[in-house]
Amino acid sequence: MTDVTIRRRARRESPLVRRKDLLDATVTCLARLGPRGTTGREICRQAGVSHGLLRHYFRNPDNLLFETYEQLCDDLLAHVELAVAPVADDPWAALHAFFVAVFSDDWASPDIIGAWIVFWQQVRSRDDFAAVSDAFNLRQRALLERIVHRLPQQAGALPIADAVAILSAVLDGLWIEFYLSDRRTPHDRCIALCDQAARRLFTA
Amino acid sequence: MTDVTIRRRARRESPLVRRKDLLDATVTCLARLGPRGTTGREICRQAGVSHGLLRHYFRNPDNLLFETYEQLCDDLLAHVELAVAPVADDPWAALHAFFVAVFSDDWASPDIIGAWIVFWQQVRSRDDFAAVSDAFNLRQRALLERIVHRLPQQAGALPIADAVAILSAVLDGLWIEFYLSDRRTPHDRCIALCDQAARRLFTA
DNA sequence: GATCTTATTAGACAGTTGCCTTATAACCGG
DNA sequence: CCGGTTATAAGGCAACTGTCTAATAAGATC
Repeated sequence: MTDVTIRRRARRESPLVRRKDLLDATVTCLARLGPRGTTGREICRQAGVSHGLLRHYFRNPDNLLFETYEQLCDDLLAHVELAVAPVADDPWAALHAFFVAVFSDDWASPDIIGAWIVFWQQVRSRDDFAAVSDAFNLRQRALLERIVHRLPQQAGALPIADAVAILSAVLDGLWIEFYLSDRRTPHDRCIALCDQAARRLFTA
Repeated sequence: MTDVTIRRRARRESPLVRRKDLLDATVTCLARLGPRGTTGREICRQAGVSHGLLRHYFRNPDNLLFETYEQLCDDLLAHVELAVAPVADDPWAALHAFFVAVFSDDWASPDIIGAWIVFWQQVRSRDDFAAVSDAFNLRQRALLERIVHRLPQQAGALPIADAVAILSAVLDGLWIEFYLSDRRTPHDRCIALCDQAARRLFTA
């Protein structure tokens, strides 16, 4: 048991790479250890660097948390927008692509959703987090409405704003449902449920 | 600045009362300070008792957190079941009563939802929390299915299990939506959206 | 290869936490 | 009114945190 772990100095990396390392480690840490366990020192441990380095790239652990949230929102939206773009002409296909993107293995992973839930918590008590959340919601809904707008308008259908609000809720709810029990509600079932919900909501 | 705060000894209370004090303080604490700020000592501070008292009623802070979750689940379900019972004969009215109960001021409050979100986080990494969550989900869905089962069966309607799954997601999603911005999506709008979603999901 | 920049480490510090143990005083039964 | 039960308080302790400072060495520039 000579677990001496000679604390070798980490390779000198470019600032951009190290920053990303720390941001990624934060997500992992949040998901695996929860907000209580996600301390600045623990994040650095996870990233394989000394605890002094955090301060070299971020003002403090809280700021690192915030930037992680910003980046996560940005990346997720970019991912979804990219997935929808090729089929933008066909609204039903676009909706499906949207669902597939949101529930892809890369994004609807326990790690990311776990972090996501922690961030929801922050939105209430912190104005800066709330601003990021609002921007994310706006952009996501704009994308959805842009798609839905191309659907054939049918008499007796729900007002678009309402239908989109409900669909957004379904997406969030299924994220949680998947998170709480990925065996009970795996990705493909989430996608199928979204498709069904969309059919119901946008058809008279 | 003579903020001496003479540490007066708290009134001697019955164990049941004190336990409830601590459980309530935990919810408040979780919502207001988040999981990071919810320490055993802080909960006691909030409850107006010394930090030694926690150990007198609970094994440790973690155990207090767990029992708070159990109680919250139990109380919420009891509240909803009670609200639904009087109109159990009329499934549409029962669904509406369900929604109203879930989005009542008492239960869909920022405090409670805030705590709720924290507990979601725990479900992943902790088996005991997961068990409580499963039991809650089972009981909630059973209640919903019992109601929906009385609806007139229409050809072309969704399979009941699917429709209920979607409706559950809507409920969770709207809880979050309300939590994130109670001005953007107040209680009455949540209820209205639920009603609309139900109509769409359970009618051919 | 020498020198300078700066990414990286490590240590010290005060504050806070959870846990435990001992001391106190409030209420109950006699 | 007194003695015993126990709800309550408070202190000490090790471990951890975030913040800061000083020291080190890896890599770039010339």
